[in-house]
Amino acid sequence: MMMDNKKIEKISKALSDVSRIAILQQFKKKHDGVYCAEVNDMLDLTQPSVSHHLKQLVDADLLIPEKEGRNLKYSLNQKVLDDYIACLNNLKG
Amino acid sequence: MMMDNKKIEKISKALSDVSRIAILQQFKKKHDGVYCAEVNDMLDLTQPSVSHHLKQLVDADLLIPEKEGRNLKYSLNQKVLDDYIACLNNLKG
DNA sequence: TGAATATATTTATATGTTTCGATATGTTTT
DNA sequence: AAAACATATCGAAACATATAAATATATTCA
Repeated sequence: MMMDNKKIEKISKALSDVSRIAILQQFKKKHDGVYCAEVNDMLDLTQPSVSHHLKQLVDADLLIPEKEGRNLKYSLNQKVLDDYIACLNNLKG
Repeated sequence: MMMDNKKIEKISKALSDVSRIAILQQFKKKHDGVYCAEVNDMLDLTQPSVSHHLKQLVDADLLIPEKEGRNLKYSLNQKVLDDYIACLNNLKG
């Protein structure tokens, strides 16, 4: 599913922040989704900052948001991550 | 060769620009290295801008520079790219 | 309906990035 | 040594991003 360079740029930008990388790493363990509040607890940032970071990840399609009542649950978009990885692999000869 | 998050951030940042992505894509064809001048010809940017982009890629260890007389030849650092890809794969469950 | 909770948006500020023109450094050729 | 060439650095303008404080929106619960 060859992405164009603008899309690769956008995903790379989403990945180019230690807070956002840390957010994504949370999904390794919690396999059935991570709640917004969990991310808040985990990072030493104000709530608006966390909201901003989550937005970047959602805008890059790396996270899929899902409303559950008044909470918001995110899950990792494996497909987009795989496509991105495929593009990187494709750089090699 | 697990990289730390700061390193992942740095590589991601290097990848988060369409010009730099285009530079890297040149290596798919020219397998034995790309000259600085070739990159200059390829991009519609001034020489200082191109130099800046190449520096970002070298600083992130994605490109390895090699002097050849008054020319500079770059080659792709496959190992670093592989390690980066491995980190991304590791995000998945 | 009103209070409490969860998340997003707005506004302001600080910091970082991209780009270019000018200039500097280093290398080869004559 | 001087000219020509290749690449890097500097300085500044334009633009983008990160963060926080304050505020807004939405949802649940009493």
